[in-house]
Amino acid sequence: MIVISTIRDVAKLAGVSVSTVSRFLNKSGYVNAETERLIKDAIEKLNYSPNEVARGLAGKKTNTIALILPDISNLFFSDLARAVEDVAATYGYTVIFGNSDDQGTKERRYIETLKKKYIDGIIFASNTLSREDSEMLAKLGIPFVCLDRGPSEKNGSVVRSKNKEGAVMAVRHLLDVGCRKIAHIYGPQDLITGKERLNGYVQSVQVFEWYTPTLLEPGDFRIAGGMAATERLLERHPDIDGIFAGNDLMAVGALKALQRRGIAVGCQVAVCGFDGIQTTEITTPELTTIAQPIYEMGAHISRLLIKKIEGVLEEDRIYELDVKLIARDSTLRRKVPNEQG
Amino acid sequence: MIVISTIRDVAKLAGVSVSTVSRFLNKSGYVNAETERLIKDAIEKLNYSPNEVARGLAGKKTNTIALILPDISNLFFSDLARAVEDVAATYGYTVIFGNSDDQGTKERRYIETLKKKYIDGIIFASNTLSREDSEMLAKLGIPFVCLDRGPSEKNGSVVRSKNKEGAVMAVRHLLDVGCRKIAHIYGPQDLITGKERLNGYVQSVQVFEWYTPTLLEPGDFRIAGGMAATERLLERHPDIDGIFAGNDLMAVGALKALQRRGIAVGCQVAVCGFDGIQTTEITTPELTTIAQPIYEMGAHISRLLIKKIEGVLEEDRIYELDVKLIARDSTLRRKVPNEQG
DNA sequence: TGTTGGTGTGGAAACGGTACCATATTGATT
DNA sequence: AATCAATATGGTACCGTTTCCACACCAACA
Repeated sequence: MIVISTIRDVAKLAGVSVSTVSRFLNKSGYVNAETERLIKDAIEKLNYSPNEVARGLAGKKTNTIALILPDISNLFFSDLARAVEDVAATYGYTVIFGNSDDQGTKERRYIETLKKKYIDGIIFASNTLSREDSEMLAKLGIPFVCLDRGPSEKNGSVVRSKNKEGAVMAVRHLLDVGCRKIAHIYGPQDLITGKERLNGYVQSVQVFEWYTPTLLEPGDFRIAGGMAATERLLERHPDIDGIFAGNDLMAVGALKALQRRGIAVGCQVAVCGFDGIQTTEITTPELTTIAQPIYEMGAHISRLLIKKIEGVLEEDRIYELDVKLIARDSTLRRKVPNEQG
Repeated sequence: MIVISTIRDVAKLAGVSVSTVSRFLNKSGYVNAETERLIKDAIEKLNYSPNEVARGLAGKKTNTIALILPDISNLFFSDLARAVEDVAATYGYTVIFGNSDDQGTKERRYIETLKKKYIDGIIFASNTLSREDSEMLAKLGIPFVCLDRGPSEKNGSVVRSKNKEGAVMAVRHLLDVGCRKIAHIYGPQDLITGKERLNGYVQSVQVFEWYTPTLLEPGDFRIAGGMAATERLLERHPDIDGIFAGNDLMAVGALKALQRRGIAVGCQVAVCGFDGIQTTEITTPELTTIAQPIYEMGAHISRLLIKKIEGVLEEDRIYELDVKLIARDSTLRRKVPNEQG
C-alpha cells in the first residue's frame, strides 16, 4: 500500500505553514518567490496532489457535472455524451451520467443523489424535468442547462436546434426531388422536437391541394414506431411518394416497412429523416436527413453549464443551432440534379 | 436559498448526540427503539439526508465507480454503459465515465483524477491499461475489473465472451449455408477479441484445401476499415462466397463494399459479423452476427466490481460468457433450411 | 515620527461526517 | 456481593482541505 501525502506533509517538508501551501496551490493570496520554490520542491518530492474530496467538503465545489439523459444506448445521446465529456474534460470537470428513461421519478432520484454529492451542475437532455424540480434546483443554487426544451418556464438556459426550419428544409427538399404527396410521421408532441418538426411540415405543405391531415401519422421516435406508422400510411395513401419522418430512427423504420412491401426507396418513395445520427450512413440506401450538429450541441451545452458554474454567465438564454440538409440516396428521384452527394 | 441541515442539527433537535445519530444512520452499534423514533422524527422534520462528500472524506468511500471506455459514442460501448449504470444505480452507486480513445495517456489522466476523488472502483473497457498502471491501482487499493483482456497479467477480474468459440460458430454457419470459400477480416491483434476470433477462424478453415492465408485481411474494427479490407479481398479472390468479419462494424463495411460492386449480399456472398450491436438489424439485408450478450456483460462486470469493492469477492477470475448465432438475411443462401429467421 | 498600505506568513476554525473510546445502566451469572 | 456481558449514549479526534483573521515587516508618505 502506497502512502498518500497530504498538504500537511508538504507544509512540513517545505518548512512553511499549511495555509501558505494552500495559498500557493490556489494562487490565492501572497506567496514569496523563494517560498514558492520550496513548496514546489516539496510537492515534487512527495508526489503530492490535493485531495478532491476534502476540497469538495471545504469549498463545496467538486469539479463534477452530471448528464441526465433518457438512455445512453440511444445513438443520439451517446454522441451527445461524447461531446459533453470531451468539453468537460478540457475544463477539468468529470462527468457523471444517469439514464432517466424519461421517467420523472428516476430523474428526481438522480437530483437527490447529486445534491448530496455536491455536484457542480447538471445537464438535462431528458425532458421530464418538472417545474417544481427546476425551482428546487434554483433554490439549492445548483446550475443547470437543458437540451431541447421549450421556453415555457424560467428553467436555465436551453440549447436546441432549428427544428421547425429543419422540417421546412426537409419538405422543400422532397418537393425539389419531385415528390407530390408527402406524408409525415411525427414524434411525441410533449417533446419540442416532435412538435416543432410537425409545425414546420404542416406550414410547408398546407398550401398544396394534395395536403390532407390524414397524411400525418404519429410515431414514438423509435424504429418500430416508424415501421408501424408507415404501414398505416401506405394503407390509407398507397400513392404517397415522399415521407418525412420526425427523426432518423423512425425514418429507418419507414425504410424497412417500404422495403418489406417491395417499394423502391428513393425512386418510388423518397424518405427523409431528422437528427443526423451515424446510422443514417449505414442503411441501404443511405438516408437523407436533416442533421443537427449533435456534437456541437453537446459541446455548447457543456460549455454553457461550466460558464454558469464559474459565474461567467448569468442570464439564461435559448440557443438555437443551425441544421443542415444531408441529401443521400433515399431521396434520389428521377429529376436528379448534378449536385452534392 | 434553502438551508441544508446537518447531522448536528438532527442531533440537537432529537436531543441526542451526533454519534447516536450517526450510529442510527449507518445501522452500526446500539440505538434504543425510543431514541430511534426521536431521530427519525427529527430527520423527517429537517428533511435531512447525509452529505456524501463529508462521508467520503471521513470514510474514504464515495459510492461512485468509474467506467473507462474507448468511446461512448461507439454502439457497443454505449450499450455496455447502459448496463453498467443500471446495475450500479441498483446498488446505490453513481457512475463516472471517461473516453480514452484507446490512448494510454488519457487513461492515466483519468486514473489520476479518480484517485484524488476517492472513487471506489474502476471498470476498464478500454484496453490500454498498462502493467504499471494496474500495479499502481493494486498498490493504491483501488479495485478494478477489465473487459476483454487476456489473462496476461494479474490484473483484476476479467469479463469477456467466448470469442474463439464464436468464430468457430460463424465459420460453421457460413459453411452450412453453402459457402465454399470464406475470407476473414480480422481486427487489431493487440485486442484479445481480434486475436481470438482470428484463431477460431483459422482453426476452422485450415483443414480445407481452398484455405490460403491470403483470405485473411486486416481491419480496424470500424466501417471504413471493413470496406477497404473487402475491396482488397475481392481484388485478390473474386470468387469468395463468404466473409466473416471480426466485428459488426467491419461487417457493415463489407456489406457496403459488396453492394457498391453490385454483388448480392446473402445470395452471392454471405456476410457474418460479430458483436450483436443494434445496427445489425438496420442494414439491408439484416446482418447475421455472433451476438455477445453485451448488456449481460456490462451488468456482470459491474456487479463484479461492486462485490470487489464491498469485499464480498476476493480472488480474481476470468468470466467467459456465451455467444449466440443470430442468423439473418446476410447469410441467406441457396440451400435454405426451414429453420429460424 | 506616526500612519498608511502592500507583502508575506501562520494559527485555527470551519466543512459534515465517522469511529474509537469512555462511561453508565441493566440483568444475569458466579 | 462482585463480576460480566449486552445495551445505550456521549465526547472528541480525525479525514484533508480552505479561509478568515491576526500579526509582522518594510517602504513610503505626510
